[in-house]
Amino acid sequence: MKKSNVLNKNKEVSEATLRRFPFYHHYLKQLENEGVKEISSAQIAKFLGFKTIQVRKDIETTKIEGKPKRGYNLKKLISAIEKFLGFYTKNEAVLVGAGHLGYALLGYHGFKEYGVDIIAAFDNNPERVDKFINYKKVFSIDRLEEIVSRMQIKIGILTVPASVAQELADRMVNAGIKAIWNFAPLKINVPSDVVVQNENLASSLAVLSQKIKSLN
Amino acid sequence: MKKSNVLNKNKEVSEATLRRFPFYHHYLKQLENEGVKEISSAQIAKFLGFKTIQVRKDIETTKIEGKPKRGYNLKKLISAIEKFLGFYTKNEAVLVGAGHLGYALLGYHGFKEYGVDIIAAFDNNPERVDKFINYKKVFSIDRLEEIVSRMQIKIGILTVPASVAQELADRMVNAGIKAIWNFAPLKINVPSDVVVQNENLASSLAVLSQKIKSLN
DNA sequence: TTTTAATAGATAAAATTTTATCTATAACTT
DNA sequence: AAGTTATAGATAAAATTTTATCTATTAAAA
Repeated sequence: MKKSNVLNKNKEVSEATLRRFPFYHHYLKQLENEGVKEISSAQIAKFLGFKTIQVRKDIETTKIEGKPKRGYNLKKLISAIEKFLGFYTKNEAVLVGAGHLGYALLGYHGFKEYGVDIIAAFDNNPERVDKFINYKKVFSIDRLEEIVSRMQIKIGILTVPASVAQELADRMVNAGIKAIWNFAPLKINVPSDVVVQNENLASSLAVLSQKIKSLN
Repeated sequence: MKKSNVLNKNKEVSEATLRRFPFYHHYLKQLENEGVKEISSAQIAKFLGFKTIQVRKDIETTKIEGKPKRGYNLKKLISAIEKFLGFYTKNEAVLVGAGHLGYALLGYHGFKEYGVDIIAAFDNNPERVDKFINYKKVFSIDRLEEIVSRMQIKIGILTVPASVAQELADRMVNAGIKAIWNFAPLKINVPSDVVVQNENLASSLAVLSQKIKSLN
């Protein structure tokens, strides 16, 4: 399933590991501000509540080296993580569905440093069209194909109701989108050369809700 | 780590499985509207893009039984999932940090059916205080402890900047909160009897961003 | 200078999760 | 009524992820 293809000479990194990197990154940047120069896996683990071995394993994937008794060079570690997370690759994205959640995402600062820059939004609600949200223009959904293909946007963020998610995913794909961040609570079908990342708040809530049950 | 304690006689269900249930649920409800009476794991898998075995294994955890050649009774399956996800347990929650993301979550319909009902929000920004967002009042953060403890709220949704996340988590815990849904990009430290569910949009973006790299 | 402690890195084991295979059975077809 | 097929359920295997243990090395302490 997650087999690396022939082109990937780098060993595939697990999604779980990937998801921990932003936590490391955030903490390390904080330390950098405090003037710290070196950091050990033990300290990171202690602060973030992970196991030291796990932190060490994760760091191993970045291929940077540490020193016994000292740990890792902070700057090197940060830039290794940033490189890994694609901070330096610029990716422009469009957002489809400027409702509550879309609005929140448009206002979210911090995607840009992950290499993703939302340059425009689309919606079918005339009250939203032609307005600006956080300096980003909301276009009519009619212009999706035109703008996406003309600007050669490869990433689409899908924050529409489930009922129209597949339809809009199809339109995105036809316009040339190659990666979809899907917030609708269903799996969308796309060609195999398009990647989809599902983000399901309901799923998270399900997990929380389950955890709560065990408290009673 | 995820060992079941002595009280849990039910076999622990993995988080991955749990996260798939809302997808199943959404699809099954759709089928129910269409008048479908029975559904097989193969059909579910095909529609959602999972493997049939996985779907069957997941359904197995709900302990409901299917019939060879027919599949599962749709209504029974839906209610088993709903019971499992805690749809019938009422949990009241407060949201701390009524910024962009908090605003979006306050406007999100669909938490309620997962048993979680946001009854109030808190913020330190005077411009937001005493306003209503989606019929939910935003209180001054000063009143957090008073209201949470008086109303015996057990769930807190944390949508504040990272810099104040720990502080507010502490305040929540002191006021009696037992479960925190944390949207700040760092791990928060809480006593062992409090559960934390981290939701890190940056992490998701990291995953997407990594997937995109493999496209080039 | 020698000893000690902390820690990275390597290797191995354990746990978990996913996927495959096999078996029995219910319902459909002929 | 007999044969066939789809599918659940059970068992087993494979893959992945996490955790543990061991070894070597660096730097600090004595």
